Amino acid sequence: MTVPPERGPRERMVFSAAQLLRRGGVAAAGMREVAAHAEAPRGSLQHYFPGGKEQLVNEAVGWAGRYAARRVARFLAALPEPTPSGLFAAMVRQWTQEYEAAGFAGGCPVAAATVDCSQNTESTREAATAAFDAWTGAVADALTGMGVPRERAGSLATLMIGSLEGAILMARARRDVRPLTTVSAELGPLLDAAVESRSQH
Amino acid sequence: MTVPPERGPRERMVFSAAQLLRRGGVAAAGMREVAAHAEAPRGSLQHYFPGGKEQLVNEAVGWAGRYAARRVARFLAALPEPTPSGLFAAMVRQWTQEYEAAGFAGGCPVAAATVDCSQNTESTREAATAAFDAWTGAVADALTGMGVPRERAGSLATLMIGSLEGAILMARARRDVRPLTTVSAELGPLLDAAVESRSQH
DNA sequence: TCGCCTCTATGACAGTCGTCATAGTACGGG
DNA sequence: CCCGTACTATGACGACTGTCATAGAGGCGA
Repeated sequence: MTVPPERGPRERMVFSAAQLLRRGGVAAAGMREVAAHAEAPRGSLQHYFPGGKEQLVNEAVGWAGRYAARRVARFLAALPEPTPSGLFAAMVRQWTQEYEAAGFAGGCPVAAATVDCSQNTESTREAATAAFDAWTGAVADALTGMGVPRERAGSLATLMIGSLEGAILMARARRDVRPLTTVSAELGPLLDAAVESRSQH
Repeated sequence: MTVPPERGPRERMVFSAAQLLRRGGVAAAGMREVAAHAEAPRGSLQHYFPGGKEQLVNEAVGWAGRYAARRVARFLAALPEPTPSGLFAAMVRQWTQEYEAAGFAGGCPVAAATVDCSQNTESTREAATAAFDAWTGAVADALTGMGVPRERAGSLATLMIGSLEGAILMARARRDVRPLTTVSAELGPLLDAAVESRSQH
């Protein structure tokens, strides 16, 4: 969410759109501003995104979903011993670290797109569902890999991402990471209790 | 959230602003549109809200916070026997019922204001924190009344509202109430386990 | 050299936004 | 009757927005 890749102008614009989405919603992600933030020529917008702002926002949302799913895999790989609470703590920690290091400027771009467009712009709503699905799918896969029964894993993934999104909102409003640490601490035991310990049978 | 009070035009405009905020964020809550939705004269806007749109949005957010807190008290009073899981289920059910009856048009106005303004407009950010505080305070009070230890009640209230907000986002994106019912079902046992049963000591 | 394709540059258009200035109505007390 | 106060009406202004039309670079193959 922080490192701009050294790719071409098109990817830079998608990335910048996501970043501006995070800050102030779709209204704050103006086309001219996206181009400026990406240090990309304004004239390229209509070339790379003939679908206009709608396409740009949708791609930004899709990118964010894939990014989140990728992060889950990385967190999983970095855990000394994989537990659900450990994974959730890592997901939460990413946000607390950003907020403590760089301030509470940004939220989740998928949430922003959902809030601003889910009623008026069908395609953006679909992009948001796809992003959420990719994210929850990655978390659910990680949970099943830890021994959580398959039907339960999906529910817990929804719970994890839901409470994370809500905590992000409250943390940003209060300029305080405590909502994030709170949900992590409260949810930890519940998550770990869902793994079927083979010693139990 | 659904019944417009028969009050004066000023209150109607605040109410309408909240309702439009719910649908498409602050950008969708234009001044002219608020007046039209409230069936209030456009000329009254600058009279009742000399602080401009910022004031209008802030009052809408404050109204939403007080409304949410009031609802918690009502849910509590309507429970046959008050349990944390029962309260949470009632809070969630309000949203599932709205979505099943009226479609997924609206989200939480406080979330919308947070997403769109928390960086640029300090006063709106403060209004959002106040709304969240009022809401979590009401929930925490209800929990302590059920026998949840005081320091735990605040944390659980944050968890409840956080996961509710996140589930609202996902439900709206997917046009499916399942995220809401899922978090309610998954969180129920955890919540009820937090009441200090006096038979346990 | 020519033609072609990818990409960029720039100005203009129509629309919407929040805000303001100004004038007008309604009404209640003096 | 008159004046002040509360509220409404309306048009205009400037600052945006997303989109488009048009034209210009730059490279690459033939």
